[in-house]
Amino acid sequence: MERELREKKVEKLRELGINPYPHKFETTHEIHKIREKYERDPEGEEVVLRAKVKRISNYEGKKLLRLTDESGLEILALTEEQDLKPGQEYTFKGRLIRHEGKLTLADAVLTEEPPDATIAEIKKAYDFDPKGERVSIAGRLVAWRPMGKAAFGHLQDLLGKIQIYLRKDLLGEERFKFVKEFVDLGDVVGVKGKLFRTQTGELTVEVEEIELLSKCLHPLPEKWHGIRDVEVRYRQRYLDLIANPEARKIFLMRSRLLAEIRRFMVDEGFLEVETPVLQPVASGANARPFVTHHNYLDMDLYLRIAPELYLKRLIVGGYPKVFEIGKNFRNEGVDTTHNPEFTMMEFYAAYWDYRDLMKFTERLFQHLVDTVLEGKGEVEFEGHRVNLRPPFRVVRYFDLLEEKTGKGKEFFLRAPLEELVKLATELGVKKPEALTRAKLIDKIFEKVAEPELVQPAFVIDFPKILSPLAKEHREDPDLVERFELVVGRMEVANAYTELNDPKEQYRRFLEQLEEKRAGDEEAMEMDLDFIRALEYGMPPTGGEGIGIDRLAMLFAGVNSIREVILFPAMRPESGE
RNA sequence: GAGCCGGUAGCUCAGUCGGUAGAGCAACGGCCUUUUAAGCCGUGGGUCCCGGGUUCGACUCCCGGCCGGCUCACCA
Repeated sequence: MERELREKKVEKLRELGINPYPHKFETTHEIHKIREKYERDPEGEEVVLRAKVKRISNYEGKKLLRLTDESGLEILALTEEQDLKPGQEYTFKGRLIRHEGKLTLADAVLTEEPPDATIAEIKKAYDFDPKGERVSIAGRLVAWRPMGKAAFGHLQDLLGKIQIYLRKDLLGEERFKFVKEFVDLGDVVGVKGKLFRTQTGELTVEVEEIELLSKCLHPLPEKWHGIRDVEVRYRQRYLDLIANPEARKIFLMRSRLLAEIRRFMVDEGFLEVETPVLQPVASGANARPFVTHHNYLDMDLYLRIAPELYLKRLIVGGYPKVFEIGKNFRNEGVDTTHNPEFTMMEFYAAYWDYRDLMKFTERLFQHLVDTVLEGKGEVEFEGHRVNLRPPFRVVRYFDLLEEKTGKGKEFFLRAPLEELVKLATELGVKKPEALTRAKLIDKIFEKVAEPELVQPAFVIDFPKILSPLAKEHREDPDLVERFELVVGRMEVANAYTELNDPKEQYRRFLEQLEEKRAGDEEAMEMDLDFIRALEYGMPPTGGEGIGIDRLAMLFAGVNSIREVILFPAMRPESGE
């Protein structure tokens, strides 16, 4: 087995007095920094180019071509043209971009137009001569092409990949042999040498010194297909990150998303705070909690289902604008849009109402589009082009319900329960007779309205019975001043003008207890200390929660929450 | 929790009608000093997810289980 062979190499290195896991390697550059220094982004410049096709391979449903000129210089091309043959010359028209660091003619099509560029000219304009600069870099060896007395490979770090070139005469007999004998694909290595460009024009380190930094005892996943098995990708995310550039990209984007949200909030004068994850009362949302136990205090605690009630205590305490980004835990099903622990941002602003929150949310989205998506406001989500650029559609909850069912607010709030059950049954809601009125309305809404909400939409003015923490609507006592932002059929944000009347809040909690008795396991719990806090006076306040995982799904254009959570919840592996 | 689909070499995948398993990459040996899905010659590698059953014989058919994916239910 490969593993034993590699373990033997480690032992042998130790016998030779070489540490296979050294403590330190001094680097001068991250790999992408070198590329940035000697490569310019062609930004999609259109060119017409005549060149010979050297090789054709398949890439994500398209053809990836290596194009070459007489001198051997190369660039890549991505095309959907079918009848190309290696060795033939063609004239292509396309947009110049960088694809994994290499100059690439994207969307290349065959054309009759006269060429307006040569590979040499393009290279000269965008790929610069590094003039033998000395660098010291480290990374994982992800490709290895030994050729007798020389060898090529690629070193990869988080953001970049660079070719290395080893020559026996330059490296010396002994060290060349060492590499051949002890360095394997997958190892982490450090190299020192001079930068140059090969005949094809690829930026390359001509290696003068090479050091093994960490041995990889397992063979790497296959270089062309990466790792496809989703189970392995989630359980061994490190392999996914090593082998699949797409996965690296998604989590870099998520990290950027979080950073930009924080930046925006702080720039808007919000204070980042942390409230308890372990809570004696699980409230602030409709969900079943995880229970844990504190040994010293000898008491059960809940993992929070929401930070809401604590954040509002801070508004009472005099912090006018607070936000918290953190994990919530809900003891419920696992599927493509639900993970038992998930990341939320909640924020509260004194003297705001839900209208202010809507405007603010639009500005936040605009900021995220400008930064994370670099101005590209459209994303592909579940086969739809979703435009994340504000302003967003605004639609009233009961207007949407009426449009879809023909029944108005009066029906839903005051018709005999049997009639709602009947409607719910017609719409295919399961076990409607077991549901309370509030749950029935909620289900019917989800059934008829949410499937329509692909483009971003604020659904506003929810029924009061669905919103125990929201303030009564100033124009209609049946409603509350609340909105949900729905995008791609997912609830992405939920916000309201906060209820700050302690007596009213107490009554609403009692109603929740009533709901709980009626069989709704997710109804909220009474939090008496929160009531006491409100009794000291909470200013009029707007509060909002944004689901970060779902936002990341949208921005990444993936339809599974597990694609945007590094280590999603999984059952343990059997047999381990 | 229910239904459907899947689990074969380190990875990506074939495997016909039930006759004890193949390819590419990776690995190993050899050749090769500008290659890049390098190339050429050769070699090794399997708990066919696990446990039963049917059968002369099971990767294949049947039953049970484990893990995963999708759909539904629940939820954000």
